[in-house]
Amino acid sequence: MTHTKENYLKAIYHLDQNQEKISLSELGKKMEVSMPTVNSMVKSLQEKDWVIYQKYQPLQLTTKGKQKAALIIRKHRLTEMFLAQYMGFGWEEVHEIAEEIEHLQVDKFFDRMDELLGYPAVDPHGSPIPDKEGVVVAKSYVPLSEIEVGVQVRICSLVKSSKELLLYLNRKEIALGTELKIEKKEPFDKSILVRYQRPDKVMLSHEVAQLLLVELC
Amino acid sequence: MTHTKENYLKAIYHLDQNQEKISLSELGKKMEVSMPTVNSMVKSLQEKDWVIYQKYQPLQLTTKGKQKAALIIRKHRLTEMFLAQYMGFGWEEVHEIAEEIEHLQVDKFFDRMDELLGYPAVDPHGSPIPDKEGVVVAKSYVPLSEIEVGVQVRICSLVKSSKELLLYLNRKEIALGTELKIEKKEPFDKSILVRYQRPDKVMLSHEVAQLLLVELC
DNA sequence: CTATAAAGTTAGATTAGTCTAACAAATTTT
DNA sequence: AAAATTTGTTAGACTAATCTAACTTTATAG
Repeated sequence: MTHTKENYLKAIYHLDQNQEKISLSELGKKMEVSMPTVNSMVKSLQEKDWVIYQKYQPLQLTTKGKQKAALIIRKHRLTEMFLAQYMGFGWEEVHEIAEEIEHLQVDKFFDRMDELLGYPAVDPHGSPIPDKEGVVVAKSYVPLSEIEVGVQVRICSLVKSSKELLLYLNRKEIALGTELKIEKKEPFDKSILVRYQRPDKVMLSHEVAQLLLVELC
Repeated sequence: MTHTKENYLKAIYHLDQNQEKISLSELGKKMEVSMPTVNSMVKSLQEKDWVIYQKYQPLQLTTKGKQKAALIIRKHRLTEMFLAQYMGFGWEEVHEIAEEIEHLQVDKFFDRMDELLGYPAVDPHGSPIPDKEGVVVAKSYVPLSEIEVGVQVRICSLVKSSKELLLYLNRKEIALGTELKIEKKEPFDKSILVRYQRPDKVMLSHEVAQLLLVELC
């Protein structure tokens, strides 16, 4: 198993989460390689029994492939948590560093992180950390955009966390665990007005509200 | 710069510390590759201006190559220190893990380690950590085997630290910083009797005593 | 329902790192 | 100094991951 193949597997896994049908061109875009490269890589992943692929048909992950991918994601998210909790990195910095560290083969290192962190269930963006068997236990949260006026909720996760979003939330002093109350919803642009541990009410766009996953509290 | 080339450079650097003349066959042995592989790799290192090599002549590191190597060793030793100080790994475990981590490209990570550790000068085996410019400031210690009877010394470093040696020292409760007094030297086998923070006197073989680097105290 | 566009495939080349087999040069042994 | 050994070199091949160019299949848009 090479770093490269690990990255393909991870990419396929993430595409798999969002849609069912995975095309080679999408994978190529995600991996930033040409079509012939994807094509030959997919063949070689198939030989390892991580994907199922037939000419001109959509790509599928095998159970084995899903597990393999989940174990890489486990390393990634444990690392992110460690970087945030033990090394003082911000949640907007950890992804990039974890992208490199996730490929280390030395299990001891990740096991120790896990232990030091007290076996965390989620990473600094609220995404679930798969267990050592590659099983993911994900809670189902609701986008903030779907909550009614007057309801009190807690931010638990993010749909996807770009650096830009994370820096924006930093500026607004919104973090995982922040509890907020919907004060008003603007029908025209679907923006919402919320109140939390700050003197003033804050306006959040529909775009942002769709990305914040919350639970009632 | 690939991981592979980094490892060659490191190997050459270490050979360079012990002898002046570096042969391709030695390098091959150290890297566990065949002669033709070494041969072609050396040519490609030469193109990058990290070594000087002429057919049938001994291999030499350039200044640039030495610096490059020292920066990798910096990452290695900083990592070892971090693993020991922050993650609770034993000094016999850190080398193996650091061998993988030293190749990460993300400087932030090493800079943060350095900061958290308070800019350490040595790793958990007493080896000096090169600075960010690749400059090594090494103190010159003396092997314990050369110390006279009655003298009090402090263990500061190891000539080379195999896992076996480190586990042996663990059993004898000898660590960096341990202060000991030479009670007796046996002329026949050059073994020495020492006393330190333990009730009984301890016998150390000449072999071990040669590997322990000390300073007077 | 054909024509164009998009997606996928094949063929062939390249680079990095490795190997074995065969040979050549240098060194050591007798 | 000749023979034997070690060390180094060359040639040629292989795998992984990538590419471009040319072609084919499938999907889409009139």
